[in-house]
Amino acid sequence: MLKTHTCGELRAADAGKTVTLAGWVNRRRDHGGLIFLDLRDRFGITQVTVSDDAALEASNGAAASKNGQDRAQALETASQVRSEFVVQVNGAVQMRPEGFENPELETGEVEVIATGLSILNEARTPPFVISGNQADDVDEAVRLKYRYLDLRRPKLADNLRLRHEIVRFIRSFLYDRAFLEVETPILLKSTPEGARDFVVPSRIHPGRFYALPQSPQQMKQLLMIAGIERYFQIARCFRDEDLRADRQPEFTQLDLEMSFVEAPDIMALIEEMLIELSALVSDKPIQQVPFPVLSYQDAMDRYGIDRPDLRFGLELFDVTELVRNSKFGVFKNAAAAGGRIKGLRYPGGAALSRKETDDLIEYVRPYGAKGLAWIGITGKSDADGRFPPESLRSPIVKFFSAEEIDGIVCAAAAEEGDLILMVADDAGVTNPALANLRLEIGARANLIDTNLLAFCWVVDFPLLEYDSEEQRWEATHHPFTSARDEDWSILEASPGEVRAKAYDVVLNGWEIGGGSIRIHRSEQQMRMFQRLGLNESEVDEKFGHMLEAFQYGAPPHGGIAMGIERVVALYADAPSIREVMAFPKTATGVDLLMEAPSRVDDRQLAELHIAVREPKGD
RNA sequence: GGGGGCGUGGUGUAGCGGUUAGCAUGUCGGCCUGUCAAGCCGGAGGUCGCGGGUUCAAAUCCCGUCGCUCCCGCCA
Repeated sequence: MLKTHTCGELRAADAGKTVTLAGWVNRRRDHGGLIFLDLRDRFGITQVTVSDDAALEASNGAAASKNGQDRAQALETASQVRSEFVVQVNGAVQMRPEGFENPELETGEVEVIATGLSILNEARTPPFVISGNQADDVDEAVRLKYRYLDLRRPKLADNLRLRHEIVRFIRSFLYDRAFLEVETPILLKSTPEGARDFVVPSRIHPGRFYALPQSPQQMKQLLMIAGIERYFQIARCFRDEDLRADRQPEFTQLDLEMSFVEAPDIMALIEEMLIELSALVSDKPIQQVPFPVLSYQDAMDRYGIDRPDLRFGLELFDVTELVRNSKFGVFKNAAAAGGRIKGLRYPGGAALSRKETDDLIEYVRPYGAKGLAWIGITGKSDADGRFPPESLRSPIVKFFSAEEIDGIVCAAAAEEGDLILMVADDAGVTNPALANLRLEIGARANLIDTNLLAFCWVVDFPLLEYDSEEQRWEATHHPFTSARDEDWSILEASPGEVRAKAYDVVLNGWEIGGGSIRIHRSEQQMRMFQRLGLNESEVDEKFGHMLEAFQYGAPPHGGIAMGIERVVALYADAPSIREVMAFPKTATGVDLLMEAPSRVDDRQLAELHIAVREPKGD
């Protein structure tokens, strides 16, 4: 080894030892005859003191360097050293002089007095400063191009370390419970349902393609049929869809499947794992244990979204019935058209200026909401607890009767100083619009306790959703998800009413995992495919292997998949999953470091029997 | 596929119709024996993402384009 110790381990007890350290120069402080080098490696920072003055060592009683020339040489070298040079230091560990300790450093009680310093490699001036946190503000494109430098920064290195700890914990937790870790293929078959596949051409089979796994879903079910009973994998998954702060084209899942289980068994296992994990890697308390369980319907009604952030209240209210027959056309028409009129309370929002109030509509626009009705409560209630018209500021109160106003205020549980905000539209607009607005208000009014881990389960998802463009029913989760036992009977008659044996686990408003009990009987799976509008030959071509496998004694089974990056990002308080991936892609799916995707040469294409049709204008 | 934001020395930014394009940091040189974002002095470094247009005059206004980013759609 080129080092005897790391840069993070020397303490007062090591004083007097002769050591060799190696690492990167985090910073150099040149005082002329005395130069300090902060030497950094993965484990920490140690101050190296370089001087040609023998008194430095002698003064503390450590063995003086035998050769003063060594120290002079080291000083000369130190003056040439620059940030991020890779150096090796020989020297004596010494207590720092009284009053010169650095409490910011783990190694701050000691320093290494250099008797030898050699440059192992020089470094160009980096495009951004590695030490400190200045680089937090550097354009992410620069950071991604020089990712290997970005990862030297403690913040990013800490994220990788946290990820490692989390994955290590998950593995050991599952090993302890008799799970078998099995690797499944990366080269699979393209399946029609769901996300776009990344596709890989076959050289041996011209015109044929493999697909990269969107998840190992089918493989893990086949492993259950194979009798594995308890399987897991830290699995890389690929989806050729547009990116987001919480979505990358390739990502890692904890993929898990068990036989002879029901939904509560999987949920209990994962809940136990998350509770232990939280204690291990986070200082934040869990808001509620056991985790609250919300039905999908409940979540949509109260939060407008199936992954509610429960760190704060501000639940939505529904006044559809109350205003159905009001004189306010917008509400009346929306109700008549089968829509919902819902809203929420903005605590203290009555103090907002007219412009600020109007600006709130920008937060609901992207979801298709055409407007935002508002009532500010600026005055006091009367003796009966009602708010008379002069206590309200609103462009719409004139359309409502006193009873209707009272009903709205009551539904909103609004008080003096609050602002009531309402959206009237199709439920598919009202809910997401208000869910988004709720988050915005929660942030603005500082209602979100960022020191909480608010887990919850969302269950009873609809099994199917109607795709109006394709004019057919689609699986909400995936086509292998089982309906609840009592709902199988209405699969054909009322597909929209069928609830799935599915469960999502949500943390602070992020969906971190989802799973289900699967169909394990061939005839039920066939019914499901037919319900999805696949004819027999399609089913046979795409999923014949599954149907056949189910006929050889498939056990009841179910499982879950959890997004590792999302989990790590939440524990790391990172705004994007890119911050917890070693080499992420940009929002346009480009690897700025390797410059992928790239063209391949004609010979490669010829071998693959592929001709590229350039998009026009290229 | 659509919408919003951003793009000025290496980095972060100010300027937003006429400036020798300012500041900070980094960087380079000098001085300096106790610093830890070391200090002090001095220097170099940008033509304002790219292309076109408007104008006597463009970093600044307009159009297009590219890149990054957030969001909608999409994400079984």
